[in-house]
Amino acid sequence: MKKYEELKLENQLCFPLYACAKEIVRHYRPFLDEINLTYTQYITMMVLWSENEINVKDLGKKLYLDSGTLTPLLKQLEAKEYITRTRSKDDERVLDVKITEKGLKLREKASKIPSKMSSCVKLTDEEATFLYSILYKILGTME
Amino acid sequence: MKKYEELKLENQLCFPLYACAKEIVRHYRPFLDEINLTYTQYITMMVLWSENEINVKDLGKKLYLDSGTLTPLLKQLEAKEYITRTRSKDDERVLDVKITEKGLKLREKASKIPSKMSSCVKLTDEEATFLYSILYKILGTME
DNA sequence: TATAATTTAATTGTATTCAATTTAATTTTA
DNA sequence: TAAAATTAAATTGAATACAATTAAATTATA
Repeated sequence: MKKYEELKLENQLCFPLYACAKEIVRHYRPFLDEINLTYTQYITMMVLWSENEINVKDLGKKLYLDSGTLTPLLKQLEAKEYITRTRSKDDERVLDVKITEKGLKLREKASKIPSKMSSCVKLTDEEATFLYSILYKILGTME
Repeated sequence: MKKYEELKLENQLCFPLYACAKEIVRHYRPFLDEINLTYTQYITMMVLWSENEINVKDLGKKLYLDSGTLTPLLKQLEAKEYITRTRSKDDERVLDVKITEKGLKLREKASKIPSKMSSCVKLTDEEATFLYSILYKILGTME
């Protein structure tokens, strides 16, 4: 076998994954700008639109982010009045994040984004399904 | 159809892509620490191990990075003496990046990384091939 | 050829990301 | 129960990333 073949960019799996993720997030930007959210704020709001309330630890597990990323991000969302941050009564270490009325209203505007984005990434249903399952397989086996 | 279904985290394709890329890059870290490179520096060196010489614009196209990211990164690699940065004689706007002897030697150490990483992401050959092709399809259609 | 337009990197500013450490609260255990 | 260990979030510090702007060089065009 040729030497160093595995060190070539075109033989990497991680690189297109990394580039793809970045490119897609970049394509979200103009749509997210319209509702004045960054991508990370957007996926955080997604969780809250589904759950209404969650603590920082569980949120971090869902989003694969730690408190170093989430703390400043949640403070920004609090400043925009989309969420509240309160210490849990049961356990003062835990910070509960709750969605506000204003945060719930934002979903209305955000609801136009997924269809706008899907026109930008063109995959067949089969491809999308396969990609989805394989990505979660990787995430699952990498814990 | 249920309302807001498309806004749920579990119905996103971008999110697992984004999370997967981050997790894999995070898993590279201990291996890259051993040769004192960050992931972005690593993929930059990959290009230079193959090409020996490339200008910033072409490098940016290959890596999907702009000069705002590359300029400081290349200065760091220059400080480590893995590359040289010189203005092109033909066109002073262009900055040529060349690998040094020391940069070439680094490849020896780096050559152990791909096999270490592959044990960390367990996919069948078919899955890997399909994933690879689909990611490049996305990258290609999103220009 | 002089001016306008374009191109290439660099710079600036904001946000992201994570490792490592710190602080405070809670739980375990000796 | 007092001390030790653990846990959760915050903080710190370094690197990443990109949009927008700037500066300098080159090319196009009037």
